[in-house]
Amino acid sequence: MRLTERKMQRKREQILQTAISIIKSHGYSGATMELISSELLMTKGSLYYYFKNKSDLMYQCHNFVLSQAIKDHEEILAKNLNQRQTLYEMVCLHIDYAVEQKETFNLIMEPKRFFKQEQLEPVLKLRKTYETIFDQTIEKGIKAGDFQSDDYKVARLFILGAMNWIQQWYSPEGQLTKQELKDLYFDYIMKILGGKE
Amino acid sequence: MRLTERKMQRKREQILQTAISIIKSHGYSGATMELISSELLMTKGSLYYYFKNKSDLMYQCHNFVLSQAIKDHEEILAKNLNQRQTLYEMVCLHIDYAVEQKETFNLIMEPKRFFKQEQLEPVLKLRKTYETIFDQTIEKGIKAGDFQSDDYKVARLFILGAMNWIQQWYSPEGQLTKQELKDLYFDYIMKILGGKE
DNA sequence: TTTAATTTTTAAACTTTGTTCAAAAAAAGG
DNA sequence: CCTTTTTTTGAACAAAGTTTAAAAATTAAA
Repeated sequence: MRLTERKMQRKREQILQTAISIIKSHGYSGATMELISSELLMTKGSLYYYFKNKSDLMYQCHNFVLSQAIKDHEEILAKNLNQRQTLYEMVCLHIDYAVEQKETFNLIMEPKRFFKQEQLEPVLKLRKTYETIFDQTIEKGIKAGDFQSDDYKVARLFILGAMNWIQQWYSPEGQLTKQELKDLYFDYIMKILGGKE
Repeated sequence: MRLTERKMQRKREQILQTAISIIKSHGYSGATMELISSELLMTKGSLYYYFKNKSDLMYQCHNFVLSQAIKDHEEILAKNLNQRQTLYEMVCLHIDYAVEQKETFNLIMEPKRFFKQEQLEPVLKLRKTYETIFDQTIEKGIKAGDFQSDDYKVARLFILGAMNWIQQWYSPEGQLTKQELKDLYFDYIMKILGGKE
């Protein structure tokens, strides 16, 4: 009886992984239920046994990636570096996600209209968690004298926005390597947060 | 013979305006051909007489708003203010567009997949024009000693990204007035561009 | 003004994609 | 081996974009 539940769970994750990879390769609108299911050697109708609808499946993908990102950030925090170093690693990690998982990491285009209420709430909550990790690091840094800022929450919005936008223009084939990008962006962030050089 | 062409043009603009307003009120995916046409007291089939397809119509909306924004920026340039003042007005204008015209101003979610090649190219060109206006102002400011920056094009990407992201979170009902938002953001921008206080 | 040509609109059919559902197939339990 | 439960299927349906042949409206010509 408990086994069934676990099996269900595993199947869900398997579908999720496939969906994520298809969103990655075919983009959001190219990821049809048909395509996802055929990749898993099933018919599209079957997907509805595991997920309520497409919006639910997409939400779970977003949720999965965002949760993973939060875990990764927590690993950084666990290293107990100074706040400047911590923030640097967080910035690098965020940029990695924004570039590598861009379709699922930031599901932006009118999320309020796209997600149904029951999905929107947990998404916003998860985002809040994510943002809070940044806020706390910045706040600690201010207390430790590493950074200085009034209105640091607006500064955080500014900074995250700048980083999220990267996915709109960055191409690995371009002039800028990812490492250069990270370092330049971190420099700007330090200027905003008044960090000493 | 020339009159017909002009009439066509007027009709196209009329449809465009209606489409823009419906995208504004119903969001991108809520703006169905049916809804747009019924607002104009015609059937959806008729829209295809004026626009090749929905993607074309959406592209024209984006184009229209973006072109208007460019004109507005050019008016600012024509005032011949110093570069710091110019940039301040440009930032204010950009934020206004990002907040008021958010659906059509930044049509972001996978534009490369959404627009067909023949539309993508002019969009990218128009965006380039828009970005160039910022670049030129920054460049002039550097020469005039108002700003300082190596890699100012990356700085511009950072700055525009931060501003574009505003549409994802800003609400007029929130704590921050639009004016406070503009001033805070301009402060951050000045820090990035090493502008003197 | 009547007729012919052209432009514009329509309504219906068709396509694609998401969704539902009853029935079949497969798996699990006794 | 039979019964029950779980899973999958395939067909039907719904919504939205798109096409098209024909009708309606407009314009031009005689």
